[in-house]
Amino acid sequence: MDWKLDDGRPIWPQLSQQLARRIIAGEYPPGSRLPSVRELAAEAGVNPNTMQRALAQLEQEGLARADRTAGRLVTQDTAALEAARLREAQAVIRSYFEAMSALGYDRERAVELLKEEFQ
Amino acid sequence: MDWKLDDGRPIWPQLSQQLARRIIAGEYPPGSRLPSVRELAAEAGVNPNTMQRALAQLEQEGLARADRTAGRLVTQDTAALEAARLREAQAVIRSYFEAMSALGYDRERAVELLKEEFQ
Amino acid sequence: MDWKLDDGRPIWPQLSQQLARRIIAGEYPPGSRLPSVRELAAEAGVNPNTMQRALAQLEQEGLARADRTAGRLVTQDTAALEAARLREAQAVIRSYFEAMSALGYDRERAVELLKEEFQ
Amino acid sequence: MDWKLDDGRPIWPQLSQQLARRIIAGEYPPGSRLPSVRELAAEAGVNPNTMQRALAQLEQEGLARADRTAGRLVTQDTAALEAARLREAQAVIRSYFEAMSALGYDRERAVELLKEEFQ
DNA sequence: GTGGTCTAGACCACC
DNA sequence: GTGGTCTAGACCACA
Repeated sequence: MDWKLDDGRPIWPQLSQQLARRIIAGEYPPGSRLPSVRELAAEAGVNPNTMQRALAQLEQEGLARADRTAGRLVTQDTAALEAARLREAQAVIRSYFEAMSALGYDRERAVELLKEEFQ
Repeated sequence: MDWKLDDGRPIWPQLSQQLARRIIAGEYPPGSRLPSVRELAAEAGVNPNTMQRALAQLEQEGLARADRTAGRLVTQDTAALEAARLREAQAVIRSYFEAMSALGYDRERAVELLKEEFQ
Repeated sequence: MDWKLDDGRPIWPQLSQQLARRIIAGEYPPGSRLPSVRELAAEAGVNPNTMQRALAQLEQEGLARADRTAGRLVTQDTAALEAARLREAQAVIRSYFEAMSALGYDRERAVELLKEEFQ
Repeated sequence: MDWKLDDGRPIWPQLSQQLARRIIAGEYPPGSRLPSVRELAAEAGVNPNTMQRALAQLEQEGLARADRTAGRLVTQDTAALEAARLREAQAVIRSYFEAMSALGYDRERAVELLKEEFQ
C-alpha cells in the first residue's frame, strides 16, 4: 500500500481522497473494518491527527462510520458508494480537461480525441 | 517554473516529457533557444548528465536540434510539433482510461461520462 | 446521579429544583425516604448547609416533610405533586419561549413550530 | 459576550452552535466581519485550534466564509441563515420535548400545555 | 496581521 | 486496544 502525497493541496484531503478511491475500488470492501487511525497514520507517515481528519471527512461523505470500540467500518450504503464514485470520476474528468487544455486542445476537441482513441 | 518528478519512472523521461509539454504549450516557442543544459539541470535539481539525456530524447523526437554555436533550438517543424502534441494527448488519454478503470468504469462508460460532463 | 449546577442563580434553588424534578419523575417515589442531608450534600459536592436550604424549600413547596425519627419523606399528597409538576412545566415552557424568541420567533410562531414538529 | 460551555458534548460543537445563534440573532449581522480566530479563542478561553474547528463547522453550514486575508465574513445568503434558524429551532424543540418528558408529559400533552400557556 | 495546516503529546470514554 | 478531543506551538501563504 503506497501513498501518493503532496500535490500542493493540504495533506488531509489527499489522504481522504485516496482512502475514498480504495473504498470505491473495493480494496476496503463494504462492511469491512478499516485499519485503525494510528495504523493508517504510521503507514502514510503522517501524524495520527492528520489521518483522523481525513477519516472524519470520509465519514462526513458517508463512506465510513466510526464504532467507538470496534474501529471504523466501511459503509454498506451502495447509494453513498455510487455517489462517491461519481464524485471521483468528475475529479478525473476535470483533470483530463485541464491536461488537454495545457496541450492546446479545447474541451470539444478533447472529447473528440477520446472518442477516436476509444474506437 | 517547477518540476514535478518521481512517479516511479526514471527521471530523464519525465524531464523530457515536461520539456516536450512546455514546447507544445508554446512556453518555449518554435525557433527559440532553450536554456543551457547546465541551467536546466540546476533548475530541476538534477545532474547535468540526466538533463542531457532528456534533451537528447527531445532531439530524437524532432522537437529540438543542437546548433554547434547557438545552443539548442526548438524546432520550427510544425508537423513534428503536431506529432508530439498528439503523442502527449494519447498519454493523457491513456491515463484517463486507467483512472476511470480504477473507479470501476469501462472504456465505453468512461467516454459517455466525459461527453455528459462536456455538455 | 449527576448534578447540573451553576446557571447563574444561587446554588440552593438549583438543587431544590433538581430534587423536585426527581420527585416528580418518580425517582424518589411518594412516601419514600430521601437520602440524608449529608449524603445529598456529599453527592452534589456542596456544603450541607446549602443542601439544607434546598430541602427546606422542598418542604415549603409541600413535596417533602421532615419526620423527627425517619428522616425526610417524600409527600404522598398527589395534589401537591401535581402542582409541583405544573410549576416545573411552566418553567420549561417559559425557557422554551425565551429560546425561540432569541432565534427570532414570536410566541405564536413558536407554538406553531412545535405543533408542526409534533405531527 | 459570555460563553456557556461544557454540557458534556465536545467543546467545538458548542462553540459552533453559540456562534450560529449569535449570527441568527443578528448579533453578527450578515456581511459583517467576525472576530479573528485568535480573538474568539482568547475570549472563550479555548485553544485557537478548537475555535478554528468550530468556525470550520460554521463555514460548512454555510453561515460564514473565510477570506484568507480579510478575516471571516458572515454570509449574506438569507436562505442559509433561514435554514440555520430552523435547525436551531428544532434543537430547542427537541430539548423541550425531552424536558417535558422527564416531567412525565408525553409529546401530545407537552404541546397542549404550551398552547394553554400561550393563550 | 489573517486563516489554515501539521505535528507532538496528553487525556478521555468505551468495552 | 479503539475513536475522539484538546492543547501547545510551529509553520505557511496571502496581501
